Amino acid sequence: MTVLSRKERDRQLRRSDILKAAEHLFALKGYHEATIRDIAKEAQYATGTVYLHFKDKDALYFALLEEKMKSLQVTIKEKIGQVKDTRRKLEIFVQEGLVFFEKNQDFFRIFISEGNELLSERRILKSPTGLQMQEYTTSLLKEAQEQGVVSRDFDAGQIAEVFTSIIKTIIQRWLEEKKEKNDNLIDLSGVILRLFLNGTANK
Amino acid sequence: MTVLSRKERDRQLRRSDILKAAEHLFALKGYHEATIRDIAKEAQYATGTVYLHFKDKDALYFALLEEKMKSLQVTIKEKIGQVKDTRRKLEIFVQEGLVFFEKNQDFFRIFISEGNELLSERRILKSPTGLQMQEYTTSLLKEAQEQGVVSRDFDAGQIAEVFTSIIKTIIQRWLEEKKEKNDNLIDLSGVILRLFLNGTANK
DNA sequence: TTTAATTGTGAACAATCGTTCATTATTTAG
DNA sequence: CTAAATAATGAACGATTGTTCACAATTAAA
Repeated sequence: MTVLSRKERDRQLRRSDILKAAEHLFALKGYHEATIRDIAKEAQYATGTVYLHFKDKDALYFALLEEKMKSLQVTIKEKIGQVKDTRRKLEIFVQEGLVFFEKNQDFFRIFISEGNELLSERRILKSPTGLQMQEYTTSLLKEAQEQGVVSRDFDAGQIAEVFTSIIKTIIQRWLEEKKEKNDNLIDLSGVILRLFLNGTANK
Repeated sequence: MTVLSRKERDRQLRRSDILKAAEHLFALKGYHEATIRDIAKEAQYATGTVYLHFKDKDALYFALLEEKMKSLQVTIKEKIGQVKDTRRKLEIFVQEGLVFFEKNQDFFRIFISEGNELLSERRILKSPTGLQMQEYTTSLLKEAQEQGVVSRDFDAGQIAEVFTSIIKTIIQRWLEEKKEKNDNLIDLSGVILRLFLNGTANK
């Protein structure tokens, strides 16, 4: 039993080596220009070893996407669950997003290129967790509308997408200018909340 | 003279045939999955003919990007130039953007996938016109800050990116839900301006 | 009409990629 | 320690791509 468990543990270790290398290379070069050979080499395995853990390149990409998204989702839902105030919930949403992406900058690059670029036939199957997050954000904003924090004039789904796109934009800009300034990303949560809450407030 | 001019005119016609096919296929499949063979076939030429007009695939892609961006830029600058009121300028900025992308939906898909996806080494040379547009938007917002329309608390460049990202997000959502609803895109300019101007107003 | 120049064509080339699989190395069981 | 099972390897395969170029067709010049 303890033997089998070590085997399985080793296996997960190799799997996560490969995922880590994939994250780095997909972020650096994009899906198409990152090759399985690259990824295997960076993870210090032979090409074929990748296929012992993932069915094909797509499966590797989606596994990466799903696992990271899941971890973001779990964190956010957990922290928000401990709180009642709607405005505070939105605050936590932003802050936890910033903290997560400051720690996962490679993944952020993959994350923002999702939804765009590859609307090609292949990528019709969107990330399930990504869709869940979108629904969750929408539900948060519906709640905010009921509480009078956000105006009912807006479509909740529409506002949800604007909300996340503001967050993404601010992060992206921070990443590009990080060299010059050395602010913490978390310090930008105030700007984001002000922009969004004033923008969506009742007139 | 008249002969040479007809020759040149024919040549431009073929060039724009190819650009049109490229626009369609890059939008549909993305840069990597759209092949020169595809593009040539859709434009009803042989593969090699594409190379009589464009040095390589990259040059074709950038020519497309530059020509469309240029036309958007010219339209916007011209319309805004006829006006003094700052708030009205921002209104025109949004409205002309919506009109342009409603007419150029294929190009919009290419446009939004720029900046993201392909940060790979290859695409370090961003579209010059794209950068000009970014600078122009920033200058508009600096003016808005001087006029007291937008709070001076914000960094103009940061706000400029948020502004365009809100516009992009609203357009993207409209494209996805166009089947069900049949609003005109232009009708959404009010929502965008309200979100942005309230969001960035003085406290 | 005949010849020269230009333009269009698509088969062929070279490079690269995802994926497989025969072989080798390693681990487990007896 | 030996044999069976499992895992890792990387060369090889087939498919696809961007690009070229020898040839054909078309147009211009004489």
